[in-house]
Amino acid sequence: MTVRLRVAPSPTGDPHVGTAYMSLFNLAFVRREGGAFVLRIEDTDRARLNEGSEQQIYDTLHWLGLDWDEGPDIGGPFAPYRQSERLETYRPVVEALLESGRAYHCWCSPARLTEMREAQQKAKQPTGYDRLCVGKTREERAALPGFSEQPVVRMLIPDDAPLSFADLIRGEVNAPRPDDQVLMKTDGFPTYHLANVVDDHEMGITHVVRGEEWIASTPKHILLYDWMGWERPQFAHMPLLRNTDKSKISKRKNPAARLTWFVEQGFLPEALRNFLALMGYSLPDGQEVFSFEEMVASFDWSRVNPVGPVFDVDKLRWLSGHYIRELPVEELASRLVAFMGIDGAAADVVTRATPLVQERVSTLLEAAGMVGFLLDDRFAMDPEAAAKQLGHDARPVLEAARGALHDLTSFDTAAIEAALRAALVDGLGLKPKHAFGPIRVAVTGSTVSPPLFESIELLGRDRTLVRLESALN
RNA sequence: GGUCCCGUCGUCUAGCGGCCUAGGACACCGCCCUCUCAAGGCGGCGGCGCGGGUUCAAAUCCCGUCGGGACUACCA
Repeated sequence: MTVRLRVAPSPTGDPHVGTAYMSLFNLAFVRREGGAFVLRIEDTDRARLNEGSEQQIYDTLHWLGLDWDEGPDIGGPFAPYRQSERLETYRPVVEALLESGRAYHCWCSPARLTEMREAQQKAKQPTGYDRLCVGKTREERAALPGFSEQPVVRMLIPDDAPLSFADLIRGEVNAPRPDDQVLMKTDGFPTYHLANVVDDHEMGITHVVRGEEWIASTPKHILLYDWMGWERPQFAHMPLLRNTDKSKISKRKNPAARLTWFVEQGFLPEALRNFLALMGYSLPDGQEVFSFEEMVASFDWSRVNPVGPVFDVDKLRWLSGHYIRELPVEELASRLVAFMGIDGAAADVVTRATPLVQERVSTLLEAAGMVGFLLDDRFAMDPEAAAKQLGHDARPVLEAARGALHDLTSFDTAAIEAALRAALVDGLGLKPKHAFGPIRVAVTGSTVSPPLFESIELLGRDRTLVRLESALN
């Protein structure tokens, strides 16, 4: 039987890093087994729906190279892949469940439910629906307080509901006894639990790979499969990515929870993909830098660590730097130019400067910052650097440099270095460190820059002299 | 509060009864290289939460305890 897996994000805002994490592991297994990977949009929460979010999901996942075989944007044999377009699929299931007495209507108002829950919490009782509506007709229920016109449909959880299941990562897992879960909301939309199970079945999903946060609701899902006489999929509950304080990674506490953040920061997608794979997973030979193909080649659920890993941006940064250094320089240059959104002469000079920054940066954002001085509209004098290096002591140094560069016949790196060394180190008797510090700040605006002589060559004589001049004033 | 999941250096991890005086990576510290910053090389710091068992032998198995996390919505 061919394997079919899916990832099912909700378009409720910036795409979440967890979506990419789940996609990666889904895909690793699919590619190893030779099946299909489905992207399904779970847009049943109409209140939290976010315009543009769906497109961002496509963009960021593609950016990461995590591509799907079927989805709302490309179609497939089980279209539509957007739950809001599948409402007719869920209704008959609800009817059947109502018919067989597995589900019931509930007219309790949100206010009553809240009140009930608060009372339970206050009394330190487990929270859960008290089944006031069970076995009652609409008329009988209407006579009681806390009635609302439009009912929801709830599951009637039996006492002997199965609470344990086999998990590919964790082995035999126990889960809490479920509450009478709402399946159909008053707005006619299904809840996650219903839609998810129905769609997974309809779409022939064989393995449900999702976050650990779903363990508690798995018994509800199993019940639905069993009630409908559908074959259960296999489950794999991945560990949750964590903030530094060990809580579930969140956009509020952690910028890295937003997938677009990595794009903005100029991380290389291959680095993020590798890093995400390292979260809870390791190759048998202990190798830490590896491609997706290498991950696929040896992929095994038993190698997934159930412990929730803390998302350590420092290590990602290192990996990103590593991948930057491994890139062919022309490739890095074109990515950098695209990242900076430049073309023409600016793109040319940045391309020529790329070899100078390749081993000095770990993200495209850093690279952009380091070559920015070559573009007049991005050049900026760092006030702290100026205060440190361009004081009165610097005047003779700057003047000597200006003189040395002014009449150079060939303005290339070797000649520039020779002239500057002759004028400053030999001429003024300065140590190289002290000689070149002020020049660097004057020319690049910063105490940190690509190698100085190469930088000056790229900047060109005229602009170099202008900057030395303005540093003197 | 209840239920469930989890517990090896600061972080990511290897380890699945003897190969462990616990290995690697990131971070950090020191040295070398050096026009700054990096990169690179070398070295260092640092961990099996705790307590009982089982066993000739436990990071590895069992129990307890403590700790962390998730869930406990007409959100997903």
